[in-house]
Amino acid sequence: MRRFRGEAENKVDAKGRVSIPAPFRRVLEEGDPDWTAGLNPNFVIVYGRRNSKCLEGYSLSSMNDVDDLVSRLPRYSKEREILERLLNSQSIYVQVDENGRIVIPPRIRERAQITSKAMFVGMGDKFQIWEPDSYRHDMVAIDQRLSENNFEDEIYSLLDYNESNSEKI
Amino acid sequence: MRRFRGEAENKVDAKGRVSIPAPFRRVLEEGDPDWTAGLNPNFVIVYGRRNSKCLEGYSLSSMNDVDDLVSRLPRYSKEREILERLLNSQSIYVQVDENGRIVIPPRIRERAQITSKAMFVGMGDKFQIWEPDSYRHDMVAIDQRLSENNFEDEIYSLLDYNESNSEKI
DNA sequence: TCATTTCCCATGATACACCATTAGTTATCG
DNA sequence: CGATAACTAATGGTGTATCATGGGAAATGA
Repeated sequence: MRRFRGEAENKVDAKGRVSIPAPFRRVLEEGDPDWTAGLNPNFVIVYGRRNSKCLEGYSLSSMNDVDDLVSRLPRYSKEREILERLLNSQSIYVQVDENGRIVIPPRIRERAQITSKAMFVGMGDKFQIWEPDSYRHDMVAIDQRLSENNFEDEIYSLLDYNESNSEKI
Repeated sequence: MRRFRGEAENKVDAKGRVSIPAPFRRVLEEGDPDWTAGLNPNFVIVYGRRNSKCLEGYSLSSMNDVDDLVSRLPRYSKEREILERLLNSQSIYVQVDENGRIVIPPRIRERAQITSKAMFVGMGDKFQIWEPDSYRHDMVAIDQRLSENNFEDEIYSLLDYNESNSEKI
């Protein structure tokens, strides 16, 4: 399964329309079971994450994967109910139009404080939509963490460590 | 699995096109699950490493290996989130064209300060793309380190150490 | 009705597919 | 065995499809 990769900063017009970056569309198409050549893919935007100011886009198939994970939690457990709430009530089904654009409703745009520009960020099985400056701040924070006492080397070496010691989580 | 070996300095034209060295293409083909004779391989370029000024090319299968390693880190851990960000947002899916070339987008070329030439450097399961002068500087720096109090011998002796002590290197 | 949303068409820039050339290497054949 | 043909690799150039974006007409709905 292809992954969402890369960054793209696109304009949001007065009607709330934004182009989905073409490479992301390819991934969405692949993840939409109903999609065939000539059609436009549909997908899901989740806006429920509280501690990061961005929206998250899931292809239909990867949204299914997440739903499956949730359904493995005990029925009626507090955790499951909250996740169900965040993932289901705080999300919308989105249709890509003929020109590769979507419309983000005002209420949801406000969530991420998106006004005139949107930064699309690949995250593998999902992508994020940020207000560009917020994203850059977030990225600077990551850079700073990485530059602190060889944190980058440390992080990369975690890979080797885990390679030999743990199973897949 | 065949490995990326050797160096090659190729021209980058005004449109950002560069030839992938033919031997590297052979490795990329082998690492692309969808590739068959007659087709051109696809792969991934990662530009997220902070403390080295080069781009890194991964075959699809070795990129998968890296993704798998990351997914063994605890979900939502700081380390994992940072790695996911670096590996996914700071990377692009690349398609080799009929003539064995790729296009490196301007933004990414700037990362490595590549203008008119690119140095391809084999690194086993991945390869690096350098601005040729930067690469030569890096190589000189390595030579100097190696000449300091038998560092070279020390380094090679690490191999013996690991051979006897760990399972996987 | 008036505002908002949805659909359709237009456009400039860019990216991509396609064709051409050169040089070096290997293969073929008289 | 030497000459030439066939191939592959790297590189240059060109036309066309695609992408991101803007604007307006039709449809919707409060």
